[in-house]
Amino acid sequence: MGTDTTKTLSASEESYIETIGNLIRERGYARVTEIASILNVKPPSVTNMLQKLDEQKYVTYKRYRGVILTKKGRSLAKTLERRHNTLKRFFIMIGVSDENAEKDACKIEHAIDPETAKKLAKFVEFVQSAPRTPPFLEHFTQYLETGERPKECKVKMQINES
Amino acid sequence: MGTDTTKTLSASEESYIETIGNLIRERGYARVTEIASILNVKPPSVTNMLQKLDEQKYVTYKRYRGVILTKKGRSLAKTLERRHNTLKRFFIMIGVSDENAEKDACKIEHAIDPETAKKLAKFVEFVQSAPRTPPFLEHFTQYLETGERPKECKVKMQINES
DNA sequence: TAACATTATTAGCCAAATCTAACAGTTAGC
DNA sequence: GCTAACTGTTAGATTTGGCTAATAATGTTA
Repeated sequence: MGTDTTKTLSASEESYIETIGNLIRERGYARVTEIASILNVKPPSVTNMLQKLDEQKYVTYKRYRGVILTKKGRSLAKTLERRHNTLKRFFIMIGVSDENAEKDACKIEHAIDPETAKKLAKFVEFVQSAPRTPPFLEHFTQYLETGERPKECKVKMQINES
Repeated sequence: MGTDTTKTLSASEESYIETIGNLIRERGYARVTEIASILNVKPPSVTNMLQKLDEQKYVTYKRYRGVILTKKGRSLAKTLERRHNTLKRFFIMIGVSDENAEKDACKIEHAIDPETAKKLAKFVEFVQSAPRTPPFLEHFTQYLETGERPKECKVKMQINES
């Protein structure tokens, strides 16, 4: 173990790493212009950031020759991708539109503590790995639509389901 | 209605407004030094921001004389406070420590879309206004502790499915 | 392979939000 | 009601992450 001078990355830095990871996974490579267009910035901003991330050993960057993630970068990208998916699935689960689920996941994934990410992942997994849609979720959906807590909540599921 | 030139506020600006709102609610007034200490910044940063927020009509600020929220500021502070509480309650609900629930709520409350905030509020309300702790939450808590989905989950579901 | 098109980089600028150091105003104790 | 201590403000520097305009490298195609 070398001296780990790892400072915490900014949300912006993390977004670049995540985007590069996604592009490489999907296409095999990551181009400056495409990173720029995904992140809604101009190409010079990308070049700038690539240089910074190279110094910090998250990517390997050669001018005009492209960029790849280092092991350190891949590891972070993976964490971020998982976190993103967890958040997005959760938001969709509670009735948020796909568009906003995606947008908010992008922003929040850089802000939450690992503990929170872990608990949320457990929660989503708990719900989604259930043999079927759990009753409470159906009740909640109904509650969203009608504003009424379903009667069966008190009575019992079996009546309705069987 | 005058021309509403309202631009979206930065997370930082929102944090100041929220903090001022909290201080005024709790103590009746908000002092520069205290705002600074809560937000972990130095007093000059606070003065700076107060001037900016005054220009934007979120606060009324007189040098050396203190700061209060305008109607516009109070309205925003209220929204933020509600959003904060919703997030915090949700995080605690899924087993996040009080400390992290608080910390993450602070960060996220400035990032989520109103739709997401609304759906999350509904979800928390749905769970917390239930006549008793809903079974799924107890099951989830148990799942967190033991890694095991409680038997009744499966049994009941199988019955229901057939 | 020369010339053009595309893509990437550099240089230099800007804005937001922070900081420190120096200064100004307010308040409390004598 | 003076003065010391506290609180708040100004000025100016710094950092981060954008931007545009100009330039350089690469790729394409006749």
